[in-house]
Amino acid sequence: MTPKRSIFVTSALPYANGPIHLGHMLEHIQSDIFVRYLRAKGDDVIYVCADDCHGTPVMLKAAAQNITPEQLIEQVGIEHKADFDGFFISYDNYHKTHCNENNELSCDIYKKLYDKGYIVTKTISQLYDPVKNMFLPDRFVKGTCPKCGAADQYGDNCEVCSATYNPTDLKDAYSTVSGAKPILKDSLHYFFDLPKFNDFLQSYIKDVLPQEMSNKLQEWFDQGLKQWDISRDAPYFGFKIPNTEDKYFYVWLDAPVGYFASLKNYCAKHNIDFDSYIKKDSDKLMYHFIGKDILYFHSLFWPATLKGADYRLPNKIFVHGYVTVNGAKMSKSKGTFIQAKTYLKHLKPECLRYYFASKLNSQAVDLDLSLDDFMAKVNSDIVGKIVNLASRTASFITKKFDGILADKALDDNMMEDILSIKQIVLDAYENRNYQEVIKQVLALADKANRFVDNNAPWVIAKQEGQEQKLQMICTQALNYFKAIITYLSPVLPKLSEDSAEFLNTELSFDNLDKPLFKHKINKFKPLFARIEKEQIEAMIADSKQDLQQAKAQNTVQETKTSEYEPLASEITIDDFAKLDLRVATIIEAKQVEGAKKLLQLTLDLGFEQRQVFAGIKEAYKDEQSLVGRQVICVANLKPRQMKFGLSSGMVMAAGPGGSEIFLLNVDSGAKNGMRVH
RNA sequence: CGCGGGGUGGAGCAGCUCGGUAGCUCGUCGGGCUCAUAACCCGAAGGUCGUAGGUUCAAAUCCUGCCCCCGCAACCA
Repeated sequence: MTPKRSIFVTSALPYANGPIHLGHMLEHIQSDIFVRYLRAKGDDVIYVCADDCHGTPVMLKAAAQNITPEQLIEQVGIEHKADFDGFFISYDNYHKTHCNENNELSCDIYKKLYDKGYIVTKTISQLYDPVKNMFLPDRFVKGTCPKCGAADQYGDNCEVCSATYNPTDLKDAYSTVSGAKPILKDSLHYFFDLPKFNDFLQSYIKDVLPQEMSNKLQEWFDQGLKQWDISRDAPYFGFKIPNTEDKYFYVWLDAPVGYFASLKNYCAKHNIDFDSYIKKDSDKLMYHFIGKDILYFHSLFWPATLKGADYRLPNKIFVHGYVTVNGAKMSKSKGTFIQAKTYLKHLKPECLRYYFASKLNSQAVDLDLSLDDFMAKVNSDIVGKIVNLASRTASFITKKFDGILADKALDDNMMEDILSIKQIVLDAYENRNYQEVIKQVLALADKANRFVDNNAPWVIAKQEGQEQKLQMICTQALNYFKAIITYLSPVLPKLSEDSAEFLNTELSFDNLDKPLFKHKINKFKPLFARIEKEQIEAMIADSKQDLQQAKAQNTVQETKTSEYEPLASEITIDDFAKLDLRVATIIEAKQVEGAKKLLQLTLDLGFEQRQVFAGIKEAYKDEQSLVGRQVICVANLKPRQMKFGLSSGMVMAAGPGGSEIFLLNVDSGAKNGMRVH
């Protein structure tokens, strides 16, 4: 055994502005598996995370909901914590960056940087919202792209032509907060003198990052590091910069300090020497798990501020890629933007833990959650191969041997089978190559199932005088099962707990070389349910709904005075092609007796005539005025039997209803039966 | 020529560091078994490893050009 290590592990802090989704879960599952492995192997680990609370978006979101930022982050914090608990993420402490510990630490770091001359001030000119009296971050300015003329583009780049520019270059710029035209205003800003750390960082990143990541960072060095703007003007939700009137720390200055704050909070509760973890020459290890999107914050700004303020530095930064679903970016309209809580409503957390593990290696490549593959893999591996091993042999032990295992296995090589992969598995965990772990363990499961098949206990069970052999076969199979579950315990904590109860023993890496003989086990109960297709479909449907709700909410927030209907979810061109719209002339219009809203129309589509009941009576009191008029008809709508007759199609009109209905016109010249494209 | 990553049988991936008969899971087809949550076991079909060239006795693996996909680009988070 390697000597015990003290390790401080973090996951990136989720922003307190929105819900946790499956993209976040990749990181938290990845780090949790690592931490569970470290603990299982006997290392001393402190594993923390926190909500990242500060910044303009949080401030504005709270304002839109008519609550204080503190209330918002409190509420979001509870939701985030629940999501992580739901996935068995075993944080020792989950804190928030808006806390005293963080304020003190951030100010301390700042003061040290200031005293050493690493802080400089400059007056800069920035877009300002004259209505809301606030400076506008890029993402809150929209306008027309100066290059291609596309409307409604964000302040930093154009999504249509992908040009990059400054927000001041936008034409017809407006503030998305108030709609006002932004003005330019000067303000004094505080900068961290990052270029002074150029040489240090260049060599430092080679130690903490894999090569492809430090290659990626090279572009910043090539361009030349710039001084980093760490201040924001009031109003801003954050910590006030010491010795200033109305300047606040930019959220990314205090966000990573939140790792320390959460640790400090934990140490205080558990009587641990916090300083020993963060002092310059600390012998404790510090590992960060992050996504590749925030690489430069963690490997440039963060180490430089720590170095400048004489704190310890991260030893390793583990970077992962993004989650895609069914081969594409998570999409709200496709229902593949799946929130953690939506997933948990329909599926077990361990399915995702297992699936992610089976595809994770130490490289920062994107990981595709292919839902068909997900279901196949979980069902086949966990249920079909692993749990099945216990399921197919336990009943013999229970029924014929009173739950007692034999005093030895059938084959002498069982322990060799089990232990031969031990070092490989442990090394794979250590290198966060979980893919390899799964591969090794599955090979063992295959071997075990083959063993059962070759020895056919169900045949032996029927033979007189073969009881001992039967018992040994099942004992061996169950010991394979025990080893497999033990190896997977960092990935599947709940299954491992349940299995331990079934086997009536403790599962630990240390017990791997201690087979269960002459041991009483409990009655087998199904340990893991298969994923059914319906569960996945329900989850997708639910995710689409989440989107609509969120969208409705946002619409209300952003345009309070607006009367516009919320935008329907996005469709593809194929979806649109399903609609068959035709030009038609109303050749007859009649009142419908007993109907409040309906008019009976006869339409000429050129190639045929149709009867349509349209709910436009209130808006067109004089129905005869409609006769002879050309309209657009939805021609391939399934005919609907109504109280007053069959309606074969729909006439298109705008407006909310009642007397506010406006039929669509066609320019003159259109012939009946023409399709609208 | 902005930077980084990727392109391997129908799907998802491994192999590439250190060239040497192309591998795994799912799916498909055929067979076996009936202990097990339609699960397990055996066998088969299916790939000129994005593309063009180069190095080599030998290239998925090394080198060069090109094509395609994804991501990133510090006063957004």
